[in-house]
Amino acid sequence: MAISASDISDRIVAAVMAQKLAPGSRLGEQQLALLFDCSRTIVREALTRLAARGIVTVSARRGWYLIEPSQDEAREAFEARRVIEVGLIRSAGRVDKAALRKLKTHLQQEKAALKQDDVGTRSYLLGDFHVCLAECLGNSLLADTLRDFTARTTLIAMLYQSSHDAVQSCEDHVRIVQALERGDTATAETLMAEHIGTVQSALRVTADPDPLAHLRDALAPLDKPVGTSAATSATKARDLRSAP
Amino acid sequence: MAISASDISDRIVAAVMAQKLAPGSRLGEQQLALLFDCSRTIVREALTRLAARGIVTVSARRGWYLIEPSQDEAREAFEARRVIEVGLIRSAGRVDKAALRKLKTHLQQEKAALKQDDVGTRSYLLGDFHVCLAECLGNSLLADTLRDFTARTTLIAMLYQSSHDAVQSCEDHVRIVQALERGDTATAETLMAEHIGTVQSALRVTADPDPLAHLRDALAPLDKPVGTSAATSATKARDLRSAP
DNA sequence: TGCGCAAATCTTGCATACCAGTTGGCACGA
DNA sequence: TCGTGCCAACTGGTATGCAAGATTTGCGCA
Repeated sequence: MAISASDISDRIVAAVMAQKLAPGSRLGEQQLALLFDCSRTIVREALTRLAARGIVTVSARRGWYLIEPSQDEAREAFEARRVIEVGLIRSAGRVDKAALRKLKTHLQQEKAALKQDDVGTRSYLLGDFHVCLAECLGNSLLADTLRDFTARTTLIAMLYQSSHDAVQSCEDHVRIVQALERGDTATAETLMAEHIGTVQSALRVTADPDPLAHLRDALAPLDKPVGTSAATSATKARDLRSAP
Repeated sequence: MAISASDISDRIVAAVMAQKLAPGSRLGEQQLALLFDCSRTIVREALTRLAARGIVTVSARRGWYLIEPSQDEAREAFEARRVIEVGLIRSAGRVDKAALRKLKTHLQQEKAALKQDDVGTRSYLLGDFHVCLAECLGNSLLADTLRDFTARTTLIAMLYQSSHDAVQSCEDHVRIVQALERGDTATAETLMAEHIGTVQSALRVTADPDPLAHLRDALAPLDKPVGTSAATSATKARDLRSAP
């Protein structure tokens, strides 16, 4: 079976939600075409669709990149999610049995991923919960929108080095489902608003817009350098110093 | 200056919002390429993006068409708009001067279009008000989302022969802006919810899911048939009868 | 040793050629 | 006259080729 454009875009979105692709990652047409064994045409279609969904941007004749939201865009994304998810809960009536079962299954998966310390799956599931919830509340249009926004906030969390705790998120989700189960939508609303607020406030807001911050941080000398490193310790600190 | 894909998609969305393109309209690649004097590649990119935004669909090797939302999709679209717009107003603080001025300018334009009986511009502006409002409330991400959803509900209104009154919509808008101006977000919320509810309930909901309903209605014999019609009056009623 | 320029190399932008499926007309046969 | 099957035209699907812009790298010069 040949690969289709939606396969590729789905895989990219999933990778983003699993934090397997960092913001700013380059997504070369030729590279992806090689990887998925198809022509650039198909890859281009996938990337074009992702661009329309606000997941990637294209810089003319330079390449396709995952978005790197500004602080303002980050604020908008979290506000958008809060508006949609809280509003969706508010406008939802009682959640039916089948939906509750689906949500509970999802929570079980989250817990399993947490136990196994499977970072990729864990991140994906924590984000997908919100999409799943929107579906269960009977609005697939908003569910799709929420998928894009969740991918976006996932990238934001990576970009701003979120210090947010996966275990707590999962617990939040459990409480939200519990509230929904007993028909207490008012509490569910509040919990959801707080949950998103928690995730948002876990962002490390850098005061100075230093474009090298990420690189410097990633390449900083380790606390306990291993002796077998290729670089001598003398060269480590100097090369990474910020320009005066 | 050469035409770009975004130009084409923008034009199509604008045409939809102006009710100049009906749901189900065919958008042939070759046709558009000829019209905009560019290659199919560009047109395809535009249509692909619109497909990602849920405005058009493509039927393999048959053609691209504007969506024809089902009743369920219609419900979801209106719910989505209600959730987003009401939630946005709720989460907004005081609206600043510049935004209020922009909104008032928009209202003036609406009134002008109403007076001139400019149906296209009128429809466009009535929809664009909501996009404009989201922008003024400081969330361009939701504004973009809302543009797509508004285009969608516009198509729905056409498809389900909305009997909704443009004058009333404009008055609703005025009242919403007034409430925002005096900082009365609670009232603004309520007004917005009612406004969207009004538009939604103006849809002519056909009880039976008859796929021919639209055609039959559109092709029904006129109340005052003109004598120059090609068909004799004897053939008119029979051919359009529903199958037993 | 540092700087600037230029060529080489990548990368996307766009058009086009060709392929395959769908449709609707037309001719032929019952 | 009606039904059926074939054919041709049309439509999007995909790959590819070429052009042009951006970046990088290496070299020469001060």
